[in-house]
Order: sequence, then C-alpha cells, then structure tokens
Amino acid sequence: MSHQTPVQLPRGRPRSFDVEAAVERAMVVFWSRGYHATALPDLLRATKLSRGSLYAAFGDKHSLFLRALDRYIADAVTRMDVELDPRRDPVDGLRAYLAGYVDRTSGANGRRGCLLVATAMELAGQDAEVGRRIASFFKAMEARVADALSRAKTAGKLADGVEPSSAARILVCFVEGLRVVGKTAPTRITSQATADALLDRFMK
Amino acid sequence: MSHQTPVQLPRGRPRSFDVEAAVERAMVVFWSRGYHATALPDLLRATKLSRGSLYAAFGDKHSLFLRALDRYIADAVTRMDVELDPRRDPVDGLRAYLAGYVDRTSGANGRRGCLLVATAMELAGQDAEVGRRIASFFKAMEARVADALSRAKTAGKLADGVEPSSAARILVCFVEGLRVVGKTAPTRITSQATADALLDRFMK
DNA sequence: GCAATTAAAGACCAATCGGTCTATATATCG
DNA sequence: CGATATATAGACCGATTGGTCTTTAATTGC
Repeated sequence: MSHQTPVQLPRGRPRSFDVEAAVERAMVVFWSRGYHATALPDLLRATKLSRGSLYAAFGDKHSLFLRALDRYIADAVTRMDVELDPRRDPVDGLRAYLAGYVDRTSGANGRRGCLLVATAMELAGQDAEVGRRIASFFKAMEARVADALSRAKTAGKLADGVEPSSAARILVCFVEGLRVVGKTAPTRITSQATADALLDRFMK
Repeated sequence: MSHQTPVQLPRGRPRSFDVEAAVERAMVVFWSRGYHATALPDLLRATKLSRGSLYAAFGDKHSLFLRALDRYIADAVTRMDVELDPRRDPVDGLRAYLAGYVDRTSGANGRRGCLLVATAMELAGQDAEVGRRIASFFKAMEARVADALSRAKTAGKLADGVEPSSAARILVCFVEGLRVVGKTAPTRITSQATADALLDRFMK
C-alpha cells in the first residue's frame, strides 16, 4: 500500500531542458579536458544552456563536476554488474570485463582516456568529495571482480594458489594501468593479447 | 687528444642561482598540483626566483614544465637502470623494481601521486611534446622489464608459458595502475602482497 | 487576463591568468 | 673606472577565470 505524494504542480513555466542530458554533455567535456582545463564557456557550449540556467540548475562548476563524475561512475558500475553478473559464467564475465577495457584503451578510444583515472590523479588528493568517490569506486570494482573469481574458484577453474581477493586487486590495478598506458594509443591486438596473457595466469 | 674549447667567459654578473635546483623545485610543484592548477606565483615561491629571472631562464610556463617532466623521467629511468641492471640477478631486480613502486604508491607516498601518470592523463592527448615523452618512457620501461624477464627465462626461473615481452606489458600496466589506485592510499602491506602475488604467477 | 516561473542573452564583476617591461641594485670582466 | 650582464621587485598588460545580476521573452496554472 503506497500513498501518492500529492505533487504540488509548479505554477510558472516548466523546465524546458533535460537536466540529465545536460549532465551527460558536461561529463563529455570534463572527460576530454579535465576539471581545471574546462572553462565555463566550454560547458555552456556543450550543454546549450545559458549561464543563468546552468547556475540555477547546478549551483557551480564544482557541483556540476560532481554530478558528471557520479554519472560516469554509475555507468561504469552498471556495466560491471552486467559483465560480472552472478548468474553468468564467471570466466566469461571476466573475459567480457577485460575485453571492455581493451576496447576502451586501444587506439582512438585510448586517447580519449578515462574521466575517473584523470580525476583521481588531478583532484583525489586535494578534494575530499572526489577522493571518497574514487576510493569507493575502486572498492566496488574490486569486490565484483573478487566475487567473480571466487565463483570461478568454486567451479574449479582457477589455477592452483590463486587467491580471489588478491587476484582481484591485481586485475583492478591492471585495468587502471591499461587506461594510463592507453593514452599512448596502443593497438587493440596488443592490449587484448596482454589481457589474455594475464587472465591465463589465473586460470587452469 | 682533446682540445679545450676556449670558453668565452661572460663579461657581466654571473648567474647566481642553480638552474637545475630551480627545475627540481618547479617539478615538485607540478607534481603535487598538476599543470593547469599550478600558477606562476606558485612557481615563483617554490623556485625563489623573480618573474624576470624565471622567464629569462626558461622562456615560459610550458617550457619549464617540459624541463621538469624531463627531469622526472630521467630520475625514473636512472632508478630502473639500477634496479634492473643486467649484471644483477634479474629476479632480485624485478623484486626491487616492484618494491619501489609499492613504496611510492602506499599511504602518504601514494597520495602524492605520480607526475608522469598525472601528466599522461592531463596533457598527453592534447600536447604532442608531452605525448611523445610519455610514450617513450613507457617503451623504455617495458624494454627494461622485458629484458630482465628474458634473462630470468634464460636462467630457467620463469614459469612455463610465460613470454617475457607479454609479461613485461602486464607489469608496466600493473605498476601504473598501482599509481592510480595508490591515490586512495592503500596500506603498504596490501600493495606489497598484491605485487608479490603477481610476480609469483610468473615465476617457477 | 494575470500571476508565477523559467528560459536565453549578455552586461557586469572582482580576481587571477600568463607574460612583458622598467627601474634599480649588484657583480664580474678588461 | 666603465662596460657588461644578471638579479630583484613590482608595475603593468590584455585576456580569461568563475560567478552574479538584469532584462526580456516564453510558457504554464488559475
């Protein structure tokens, strides 16, 4: 039994732009330029908002950045939840997870970089709000990968002596390192072979 | 038989500050704040130079940054050349190399981050001069690690199926990923255990 | 119609940006 | 000494920064 909260309809002109779409457009700009190098005019151009509307909707540049970062993180977590879904074969899941990173860190995709890694390096040390988000994301990733590895172990597919929690930390570092090295645009073939070689070390 | 190049002594007041020391001080500032977030006054305070002297000595902010980056890279390469010296036992060398990264990515050291990774994420995509330096550093690291692994293989110390070149790419990604995750200040014990677990996968 | 609300456009703000330049003191040479 | 060169301090520059505010038009509910 749920009650309808009687939503008081606002009296005036309703908001005419999609806030989430604006966050996404802002995210793309922060993603390609970083926080400090992104100026207000860049954000106005990308979101197609006026200065007034942007400040009314988001407060200031920093708040908008946090919304964009949250969006980026939510997308990444959602992706992992699909790839590493417990109902799926864990090894297939891990392969899909790695293949996704290979795709995102090769060639032109690699050049685009990663908002999360860039933010970690640019702001995590100085900005507590950002630092917490980065740390919790890495924990979330590690937990999901560890869980998949744990299921693989139960299924008898892990090589002898491989600890799921330890191997998960290795994989997290590896994929984040891929994002860094990906900035120099290695070929997909090389990256894929490297990821395969690592995973093979963990499997029977 | 070498000729003394007759160094024409400058006539006026000689330079009274140490240029390399100034580069190093500037490096520390860029290291902790990143390129865009570092303002001229920060650099003047750190180098203890006047505006005029700094511009006379280095040209502009960007040139000074490149000098600082080159210095950072040279230090890193020198360190690797010691750790992975061909006259040393390759496995000991690899352990020392990894231990160095563990030290630099744990706790407070981890929070300080890495100028190279931060620069890769902030500038490598947009700044060709920077991009080349980053790419060549990763190549240099990969070559040295591959060489050490190759010697380990010759000595019969590598596990079956481990390819030196492929394993070297894995290790490069891993240590750069450590630098990223290190921004959230993991404990040394955890990082060391993770690095050990990875290296063990490659060894007999 | 009228009140209420929001949009866009852009003037406006103080502060700061990277960079140049001048003035003056200092230190080294022949 | 006189010429040369470099140091510092700080004024100065136009451009840009993030952010506020005003004006006017648009769009809704009553």
